[in-house]
Amino acid sequence: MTESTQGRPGTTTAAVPGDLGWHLGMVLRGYQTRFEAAVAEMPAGIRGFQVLSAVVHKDPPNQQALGAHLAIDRTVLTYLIDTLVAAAVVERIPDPADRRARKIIATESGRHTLAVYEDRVAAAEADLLAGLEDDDARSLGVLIGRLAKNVHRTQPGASPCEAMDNL
Amino acid sequence: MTESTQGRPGTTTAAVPGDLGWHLGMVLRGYQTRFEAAVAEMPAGIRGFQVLSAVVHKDPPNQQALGAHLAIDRTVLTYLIDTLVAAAVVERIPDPADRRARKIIATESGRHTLAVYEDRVAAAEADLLAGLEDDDARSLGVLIGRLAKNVHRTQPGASPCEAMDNL
DNA sequence: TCAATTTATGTTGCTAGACAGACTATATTC
DNA sequence: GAATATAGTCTGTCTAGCAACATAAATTGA
Repeated sequence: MTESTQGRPGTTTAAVPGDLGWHLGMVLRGYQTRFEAAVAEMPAGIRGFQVLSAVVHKDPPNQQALGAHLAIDRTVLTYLIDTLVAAAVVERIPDPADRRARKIIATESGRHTLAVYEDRVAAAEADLLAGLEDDDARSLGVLIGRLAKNVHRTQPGASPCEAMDNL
Repeated sequence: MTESTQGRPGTTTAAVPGDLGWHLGMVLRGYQTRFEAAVAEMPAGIRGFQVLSAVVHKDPPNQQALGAHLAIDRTVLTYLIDTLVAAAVVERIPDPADRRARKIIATESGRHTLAVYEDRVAAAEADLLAGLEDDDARSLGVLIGRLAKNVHRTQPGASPCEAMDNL
């Protein structure tokens, strides 16, 4: 990789304000394209995968926590989960302790589905990072993760699941 | 939140496929929130700023190039530029060499406006990165920039996200 | 030169998705 | 037990983006 970006001491900060936004947008776009292709056949696509993944790995106690974690509006989450329930990858089960709430759990089939798509998603992520050296890709992942957790902590709409943040 | 750690002992990279997407989404969300606040009074908001900034710094020869650079659909670009023209920050001038094309140039007022908002945007970006050490923030900027250029090179213009907010 | 094709931009209308607000059911608090 | 808060759902509205069409101008090719 050439040092076309920066490398000279005097110009190490962003040359133009707003570039960070452009960079983020581009990277996200690249990610989205690859991700979309990877989970195209999954019910509800990207978001379906994200919900299923969060359900399995984060085990949120109710829909509100799930929505807060993924920053998905609760009204959106409703029909998103409807789709996943129809595809039999998750179930809504009433919380016995609080009958207002419903817990979303993955079915056996759902766990299997997730495993399949996780491989594809991992490949998509590797493909996105393919242009970087391994070390660089690793540090980028670490730094983005740190930043993301900062944002998630300080951002409104992420209240009730802070316990899940520290993974 | 127990299962996410169990499968891959000693892993150094992202534990769960899909995490990169979550991280990117979070960071973009944080950026967007700050950016939105910073350019709230600017005509056409975030995109208005991005267009104006690209016009001044990239000097694209026509709308198509401008749209491709920002990954904004040309039909969207039309009314986006309409707004900016109405606010007198840019002008459409016909390209004398190709009268189909129009070149977008910033007015004096537009350049001044841009200068004002660039300061705010720079502050917003600094605020987003405030949680990281200076060195880390710098490397993150460099790495994201490299990755973004990779993506931009391999992906001919398509649809944006802003979504940003969405993912 | 003139018709066919391509390119640059603008316009219209459709659709999906996001969000606000109303509504139901349950919990909590005083 | 009345008032208030919370979880989830439903409904309506609004917007962004896209496809499809329109227009004008450049290019190509006979």
